[in-house]
Amino acid sequence: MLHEPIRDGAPALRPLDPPADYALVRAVIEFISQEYRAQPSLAEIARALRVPEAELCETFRRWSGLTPKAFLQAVTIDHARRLLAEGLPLLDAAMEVGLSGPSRLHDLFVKHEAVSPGSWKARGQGLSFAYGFSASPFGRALVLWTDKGIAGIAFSDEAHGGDEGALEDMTRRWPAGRFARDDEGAAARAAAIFDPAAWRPERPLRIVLIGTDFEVRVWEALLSIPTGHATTYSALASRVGAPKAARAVGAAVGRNPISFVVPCHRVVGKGGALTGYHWGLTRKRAMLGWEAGVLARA
DNA sequence: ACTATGCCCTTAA
DNA sequence: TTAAGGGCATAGT
Repeated sequence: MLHEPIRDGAPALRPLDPPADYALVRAVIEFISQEYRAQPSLAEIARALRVPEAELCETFRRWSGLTPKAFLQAVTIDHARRLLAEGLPLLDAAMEVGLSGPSRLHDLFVKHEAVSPGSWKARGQGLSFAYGFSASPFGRALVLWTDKGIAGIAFSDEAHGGDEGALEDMTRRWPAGRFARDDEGAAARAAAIFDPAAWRPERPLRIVLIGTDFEVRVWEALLSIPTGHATTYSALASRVGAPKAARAVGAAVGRNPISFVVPCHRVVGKGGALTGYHWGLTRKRAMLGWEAGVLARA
């Protein structure tokens, strides 16, 4: 069974602490990825990471709404294979929500527009961006936007140059743009993006897609994959009318500037394996597991 | 000359 | 039987 009995009458949960919670989640995912041959039990994971087992469970539950076991099951290759074959969401529990209609209620609703080829060719000439940093369920995030909507999301990791690295990753895409910092604006936008309770069809998130024609077509196709579902690079290629261009699609997916909102984490290899992610495979796994939790709570 | 692919083929447990 | 790894066709930047 996928859902474990979840504690009844549990003591009050600590207040949400995304940075600390994600740090532990990330450590667990990394540990599992390395030690999966040994099939470590929950107790063994807790011991290896020197965290009390109860705290491990509580953190996962607070962060994703799932037990660690359910979370980890949701991101195995077997599970991915099955959802690919049947077009199912990542978690059995989500099935009763249905494959159409109601399940869309739990999507992050997005309205997008593409920037004119002129602005694109000018490498951002004439565009002014605001940006800022904020906590997110997947670590410290950089949000970047124009007056038309969100233009980029990046993640700040020690390993990749921290805040500077994240900002550089965005600015180098539009070297001729103007950039001004606004952390408050970023926090407000991050709240709308990363809190499922704030996802409302009547209040869609506005985003701008700045890229080549092919890239924009691929990114638009990504937007039609519902929360908790997944597709493959080759299926995506057929979808944009270039059935043999799986690899080029992979490259285009990899250049998506608005990670998470444009759900490039919902694309896996044909065999169900997580093949790559600009912001690290661990984060991709975390996003897929977290989304399984969003559906399970629906 | 780069890819966040996919397929087919070995080889080693 | 499976996992891992090399070779190669492929298409867009």
